Amino acid sequence: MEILNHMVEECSDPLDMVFHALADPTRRRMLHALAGGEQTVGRLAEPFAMSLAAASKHIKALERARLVRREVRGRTHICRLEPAPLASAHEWLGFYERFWTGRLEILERLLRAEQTPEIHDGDRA
Amino acid sequence: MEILNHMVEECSDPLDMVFHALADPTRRRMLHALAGGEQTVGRLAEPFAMSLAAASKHIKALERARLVRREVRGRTHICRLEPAPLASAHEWLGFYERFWTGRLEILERLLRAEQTPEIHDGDRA
DNA sequence: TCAATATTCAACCAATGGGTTGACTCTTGG
DNA sequence: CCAAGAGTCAACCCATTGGTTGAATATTGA
Repeated sequence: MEILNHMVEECSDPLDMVFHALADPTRRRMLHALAGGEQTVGRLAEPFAMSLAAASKHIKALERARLVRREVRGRTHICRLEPAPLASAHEWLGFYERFWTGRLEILERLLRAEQTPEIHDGDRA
Repeated sequence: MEILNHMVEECSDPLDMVFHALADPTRRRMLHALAGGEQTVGRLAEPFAMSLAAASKHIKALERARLVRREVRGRTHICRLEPAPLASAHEWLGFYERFWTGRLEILERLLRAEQTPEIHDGDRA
């Protein structure tokens, strides 16, 4: 039953895997390549100055993050972009959007003005 | 002079550091806490079942990714959210937005034009 | 002045990551 | 049938990570 525990605990937060996958420039370039359409493992690995085995590990990391799906056809493996986890990550970051769109400062100013008890004249909010 | 090389090369892509920082649930929760306003190191560390030193390391990781700025005031260190790198990450992910919004025609046009001028012969770099 | 507070630092540890190489499996085409 | 092709697997290496503990550094308040 330890095996089950292990399997369950291993799956913690999908965002962990997604952000971890995105933290490597090789893997980001692979995703970008896949944005142009499906690619075999070999062609995905081509642009990189590393062994095929190393590239294969990167692809597996992308699969673990569910960013890539693989279809085995004969002796070639075809990889496709799986966008859902990217959407999750994008959505997670979207929470912080107000911090860089400048709306925050406006909000802060409003809150500060509202908070100050010395101003007791014309501000109703 | 090797030191300089090291320092320069170490700074590779800011997105590496940002996504790596975001790949840890502790650090994501810290950011979320900071979204509610500035926090001292101690208060940031409080919710976590780990030593203060460990939490301090996490905060340092956030600083290295420029996601957090620290102001030392007396003996307390005050941390603030620094949203710019989150915006970069959000923008990077935005490139893939069309994959999950179902608008694939624009995608094809972009990729044919921008990304792959050389698919299978001219690319040796 | 002195003890408590806030935090970092250094050393250490186990686990993970990213890379290598060489052997292995499976498919395919001649 | 058999060699070349596409990929994985396993073992290994070394650097990094995430955590620990104990000591060190400032700062503060009494």
